[in-house]
Amino acid sequence: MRIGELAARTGVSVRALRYYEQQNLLTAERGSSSHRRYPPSAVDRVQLIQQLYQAGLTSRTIVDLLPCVVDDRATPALLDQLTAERDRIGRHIADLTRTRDRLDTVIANATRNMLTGAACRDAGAPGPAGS
Amino acid sequence: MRIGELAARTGVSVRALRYYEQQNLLTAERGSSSHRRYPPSAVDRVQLIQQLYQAGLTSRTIVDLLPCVVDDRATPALLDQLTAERDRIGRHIADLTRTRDRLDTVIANATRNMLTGAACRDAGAPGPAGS
DNA sequence: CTAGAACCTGACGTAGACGTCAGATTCAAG
DNA sequence: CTTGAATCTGACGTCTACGTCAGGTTCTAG
Repeated sequence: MRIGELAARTGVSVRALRYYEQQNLLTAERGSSSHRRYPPSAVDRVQLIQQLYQAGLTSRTIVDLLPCVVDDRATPALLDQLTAERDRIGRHIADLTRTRDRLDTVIANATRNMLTGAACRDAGAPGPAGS
Repeated sequence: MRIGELAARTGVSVRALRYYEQQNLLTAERGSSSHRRYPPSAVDRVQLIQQLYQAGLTSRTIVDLLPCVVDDRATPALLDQLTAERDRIGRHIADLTRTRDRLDTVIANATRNMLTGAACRDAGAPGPAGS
């Protein structure tokens, strides 16, 4: 498929796909013209790249680890790097969970405060109305 | 306390604290000089700000929501915004969990592949040693 | 053949949370 | 009073994953 179709199928922009190629995350064939051609498997690969980006990995790190994730093979050094990233993601999940729980509490309390106490007051102006 | 001490206590840089003030996230008294003075409660506040930054909130959003989180009070609009952020964080947690689980699988498989199959091979050349 | 869509390669712009340097002022200690 | 540490206010630099524009080539439909 061509780059426009890959972009449509994956939901990422054409610009992003070219960027991935520049970062050596994605390769394309050039069949006698300057236009890129991708195999169907490119869809999965792009989605995997996106997933790793969202997990906070940088291009450089993804370049290193992507072959491992695809092949389930790694050198000891790469295995360390994989483990480090997994642990980092684990800590991030823990942090986010604490934050979400805190927001949950705030939402619950604020809702109750609105219902019981100064209900309609707040809706008018965002400025603090005294006491 | 002064800005250097607050930085030391919270682990964030002096520059970051000034930036927070510029973004209206943090206020300081100026006792007859140009130097900032913070109350002890500033430590908690800075840590809360950091927590929200790490959760992916932007300065603008934190400015809106910080009073709610501190006061447990919100207008309906702010309550919507709080809920939206909580949900976004929830989705992020779900995504990260999937990614972490995938990395766990990769780590397990790659470790087994190393131990059972071409163990010391990988360090030298990635070529598979035939079945 | 021709128009328009899709694609190409640079190359500069963007946003966010600071880092860092310059030059001046202020504080704490001796 | 003097000196060094801490702080002050700009203001430009950084890093990353793209967005966007310019100017040109290629593909596809009619």
